[in-house]
Amino acid sequence: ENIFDRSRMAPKTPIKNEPVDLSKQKSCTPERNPITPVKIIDRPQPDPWTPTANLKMLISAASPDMRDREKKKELFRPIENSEQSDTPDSLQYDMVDDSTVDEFEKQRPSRKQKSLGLLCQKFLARYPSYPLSTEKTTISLDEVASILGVERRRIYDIVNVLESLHLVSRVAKNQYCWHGWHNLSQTLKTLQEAGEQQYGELMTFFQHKEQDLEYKFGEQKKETIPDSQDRPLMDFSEPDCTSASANSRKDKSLRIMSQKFVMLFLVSKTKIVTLDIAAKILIEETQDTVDHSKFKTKVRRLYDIANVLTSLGLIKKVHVTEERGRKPAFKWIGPVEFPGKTTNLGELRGHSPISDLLPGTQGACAPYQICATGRQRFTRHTSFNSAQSCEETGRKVSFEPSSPHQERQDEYCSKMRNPAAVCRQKIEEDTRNPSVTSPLSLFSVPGDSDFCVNPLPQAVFPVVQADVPSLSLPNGISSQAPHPSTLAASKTENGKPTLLPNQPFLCFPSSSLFMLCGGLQENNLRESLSSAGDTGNRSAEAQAAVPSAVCQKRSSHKCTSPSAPVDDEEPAVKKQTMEQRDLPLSLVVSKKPIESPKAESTPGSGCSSAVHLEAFHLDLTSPAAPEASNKEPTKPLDSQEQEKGSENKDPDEPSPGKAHISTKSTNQPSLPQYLYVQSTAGLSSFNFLLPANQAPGAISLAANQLPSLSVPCVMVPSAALASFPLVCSPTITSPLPTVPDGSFSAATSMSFSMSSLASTAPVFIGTTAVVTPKVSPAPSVDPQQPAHPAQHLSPALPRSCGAVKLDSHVCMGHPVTLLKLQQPSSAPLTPKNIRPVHHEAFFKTPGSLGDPVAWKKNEGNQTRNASSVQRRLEISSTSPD
DNA sequence: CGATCCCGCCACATT
DNA sequence: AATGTGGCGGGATCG
Repeated sequence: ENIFDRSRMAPKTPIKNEPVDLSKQKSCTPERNPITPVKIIDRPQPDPWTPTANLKMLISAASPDMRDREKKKELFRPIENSEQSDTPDSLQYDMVDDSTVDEFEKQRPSRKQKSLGLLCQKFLARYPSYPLSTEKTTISLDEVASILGVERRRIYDIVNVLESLHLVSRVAKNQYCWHGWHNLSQTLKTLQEAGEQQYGELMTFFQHKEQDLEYKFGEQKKETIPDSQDRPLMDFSEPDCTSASANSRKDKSLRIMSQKFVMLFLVSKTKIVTLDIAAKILIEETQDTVDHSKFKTKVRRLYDIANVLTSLGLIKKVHVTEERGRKPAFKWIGPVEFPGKTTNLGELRGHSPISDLLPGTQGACAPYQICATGRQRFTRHTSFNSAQSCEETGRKVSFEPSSPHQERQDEYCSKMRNPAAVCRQKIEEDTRNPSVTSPLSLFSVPGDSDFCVNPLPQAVFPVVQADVPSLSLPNGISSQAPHPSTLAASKTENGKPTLLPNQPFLCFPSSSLFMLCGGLQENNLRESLSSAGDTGNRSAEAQAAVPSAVCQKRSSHKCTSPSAPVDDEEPAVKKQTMEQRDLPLSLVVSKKPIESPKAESTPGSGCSSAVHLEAFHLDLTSPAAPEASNKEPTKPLDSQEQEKGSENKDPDEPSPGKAHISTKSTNQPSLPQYLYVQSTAGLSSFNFLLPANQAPGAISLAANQLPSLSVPCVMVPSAALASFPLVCSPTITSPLPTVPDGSFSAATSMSFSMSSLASTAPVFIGTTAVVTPKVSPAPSVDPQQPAHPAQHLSPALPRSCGAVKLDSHVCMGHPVTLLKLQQPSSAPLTPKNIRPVHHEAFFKTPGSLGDPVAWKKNEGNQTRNASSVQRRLEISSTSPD
């Protein structure tokens, strides 16, 4: 009744405002749109509905009572018709058809009909996409609410999101001004820039961070992050204003969340963002708060935002399949590139919320650019050539200190991570090789940083670049696949691997590179490579079958949810138990890439499948490599895999092949080859280069399942954030000996989890190292970073780098290399034990754990009375311990 | 049964 | 104090 009343009333009230508006708009809208053509943006944006639609609206407005029916039938119907053509399918208009049949049924407006998305469409329909500059269209909330027959509250939801994109702006109480799409591209551009600054790398960072948080959650970490807690990262969002204006709680409103959400898309390579990840990232620093309910709420909000964005035709719903199953995600279908206008950040800053987003240091732009530039430098890879590497290093170093960003970064680091860790890192960095470790890494764009030390002089580079998973590689051939996916496209720009004439290897923009230099027995490398390539990270990793990883994943599976990060945590405990099972992981990993493509229209995207916070686990096991080599035939994990269920992948494998193996000399058998695998994982991807010649150990999978993979060296540059560069310089030749085949896993498997933030610090893992710490520092490997590795790592990193995740992973079964780093052998267990518990309590899905639910229930009873805040507090208090 | 997300209470902000 | 805003999460609905 209320509503009705309002609606009736509304028309009256509004009058004072401007009766004109309505009429004007209505009449104009339809016409204009068509005219509008001017479109700046080519994207298929949804045009206004048919003119009829407007009429309908009028009608409905006129007779509120009828409204509902009208809406359903008439209103929508026309829309449907007209729309299909114009608008992206993604929109959800479908429903109504049936209505024709059952008119009376209108009674029951089905939830969908009331959906925010639909409402938003209706809302948008009322205004011209590209209003003439001359006329201002004002929007009266009351009016609109009544016309659309909804409560005002809902209008706020819509308007807030629109406002975040500057499609409208608030002029006064109850009054908004409609701007239309004119500035959208600019806004997006601004957001993108801001996003890169904030999230570009941080994205991953955050993700990791969160995971860490969870870990920390329990204890220590918190300490480290004191300030953040108090004043979380307000800066992120409102750097400028922080102090002054900042505080209004509202700031964190839907508006900002919306912007951040959009930023994530713009920053994401894949253009796909899963809800849970977004939620985690957006939750911001409130780390401690991380409880489940908060997460849930965040997700709910994101749905609201997503609905509006969907109506705007900027995103569409998709699903990414992961280990756990499929997760809801959204894909950006709006404009990706923004026309040249260089946006002046300053402008936006001033007034719009966006401004808030921008980093405080405006001068920043410069740095930012630098960074960007940096990306392109592929040179690093040249690292093979020591000389170059040096240069680069120098560069990095040089600007590192000065740039504000850096500072920022540091801050983040400190906040997020343990300061101590940071320090260590630095130290370590200095010690070894600045280039690698330098904080810059963060800066460095995700894609780029890679260092490869090439042990092999000869290095030829048969490198293949894996563009995107989407590609299907034939055999090991390095066919470049054209990539379809947008990603690919985008990627290509930056990321394309460029070959330097002189240089033996290629540089990949991708965030991280893994180089495996092992001697491959076979020439087949390519094949293997190829296989590896596509499976690349996943398969290899997966297959590598690091139990640990598996474990986690599993845990995660259980958890229904949202708390992806949780996995890490929980796993610890469970892991142990689970370890044995291990297998699943590999599968899991693979899945993403695989499935996602299916699910989604764009294959490419699939691989990346959104950003997955979860740690990326790289597991390199000797077996894995081999497997890769075998590629088609063997793909399935040999022994382990089977168990798990090698099942699925097969189909995908071929197509997905991310990596291409380029063998210059294809034929040549013995040539060293590198595999480059791009990680699909959204943010930080791992790239692998496998050089074939070195070690004898090579990979002979087929023969044994355990082929010991001699991984001479693995280097993982942490490109961007979190990734911590790992360098494994095992003794080349005699790497794994320690482990007998039986436990192949033990032997060489390495599992890395990128996740940890701290990881920035490069980690060196020497397979052999285990045995001998010093080992073979540099045998062939890097001049720069020679041998230190192991030692440094173990001590320092523990927490920061690998500590969290690695440990867990490492723990698994693979005593081997990894262990060395963090903990000697299987020790892994210990660390984990601690946290998991806590986490579980909070993060796990209610379902999994009884407790949480229980709490809620209780709370629920009290509920309303107690403010949400209170509730939380309660919970937190209880749970924490 | 999990994914969505409508609905509207209620706290905080603004007038 | 009234009214505007909008955080928030219960719980209904959808798939």
